[in-house]
Amino acid sequence: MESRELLLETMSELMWERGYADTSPRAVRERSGVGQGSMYHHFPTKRDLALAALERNIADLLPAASELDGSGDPMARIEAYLMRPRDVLKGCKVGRMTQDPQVREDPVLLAPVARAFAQVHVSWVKALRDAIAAGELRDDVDPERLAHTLMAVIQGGYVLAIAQQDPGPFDAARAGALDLLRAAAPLASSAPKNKSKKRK
Amino acid sequence: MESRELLLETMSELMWERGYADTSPRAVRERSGVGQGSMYHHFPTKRDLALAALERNIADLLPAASELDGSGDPMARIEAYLMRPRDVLKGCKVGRMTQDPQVREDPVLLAPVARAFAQVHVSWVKALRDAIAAGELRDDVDPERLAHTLMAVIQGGYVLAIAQQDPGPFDAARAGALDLLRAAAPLASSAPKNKSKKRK
DNA sequence: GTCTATAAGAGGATAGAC
DNA sequence: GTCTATCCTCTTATAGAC
Repeated sequence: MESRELLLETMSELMWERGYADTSPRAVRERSGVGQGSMYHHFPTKRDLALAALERNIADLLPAASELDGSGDPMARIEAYLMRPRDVLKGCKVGRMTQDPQVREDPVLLAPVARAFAQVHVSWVKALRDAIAAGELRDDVDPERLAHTLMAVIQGGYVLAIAQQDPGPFDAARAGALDLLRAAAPLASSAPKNKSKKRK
Repeated sequence: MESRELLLETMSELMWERGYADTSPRAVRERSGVGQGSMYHHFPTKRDLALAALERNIADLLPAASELDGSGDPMARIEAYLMRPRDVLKGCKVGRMTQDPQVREDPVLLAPVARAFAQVHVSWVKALRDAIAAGELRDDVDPERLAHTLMAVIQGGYVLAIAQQDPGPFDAARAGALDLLRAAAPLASSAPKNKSKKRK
């Protein structure tokens, strides 16, 4: 019970740091201190271990996104989620997987990633709809679309930051996104709250 | 002269498809048909070959970005660049490299990636400044920031699309970004062109 | 420039004893 | 459940002949 947990914990870290393809069973053994026999007892293949570790990494991340579902002021929720502190230069535990050829090509490994993003998308859409209902966002923007845009800003921000080895581009990207959201407030500059406009 | 070119061409393809770490010299040999001896004659190490192939992939991509520098209507240039057809499910030849642990950890391999993004950023900033000068974009948005935001939308769009194995999220993300840009036009709905407002 | 041979080490397990 | 031994393939070259 101890070894299993240690292996999972270690594999989750390594998948975040190095992805799947570039993480060897040996690396997991060495970092975790768990022996060969135990390892293959608990997880018959590297892929089994990776799948379990991936699920854990996703479970780590999803609670943050449910911040978007909250009940406070919608734009405040959106801003809080966007501006949440992140380990920028490490990148996204989940998004990273999409660039690993061995994950991309394995439907079983890719599926949890797809599900995770789909779930976060739902949360974004809810927050954006709430913002429109609260009169904080023009009612002619498409929440589904915009949700993808904002998720992309986060995922792409990591890419830019890692390229420069500097969190700056990530911070600029999300700040710019917020600027645009504010520019898309209904009354040109500052949004009047508590007005529930509901017309096309 | 023939082999060298074939190797470069093949390595460039493989780096796009599978990244650096997961592309073996053997794979390059087999796909290119070039023999072992020739390969190590032209490129002493895998890294040397990768560096050359990466420079080529970057050179492939930069011309497109210079579309942003053009001299036509700024918003039209921006829209054209954003909406340019892309091989969405393959991802970005350059951005992909940031997720490869062996590239990330190698300053020599990462440097060209950083330079490429920096260059694209310059083009974006120019286009956005032009749009502001042309009265197509509010003069209170920060072009540097917004440039990062829009680059992130592209890079992140790839991530979302690959996760779902569907270009849809990419297309939604960029369309949503355009919506926001339009919402950030100075006169609330449609931008009056050829007015060179220059005040804070 | 290109070919074939060789090789140390890592990757990803399997086997069987304790 | 854990340990040690063993195995076969792939990776990334190197060596030397043609």
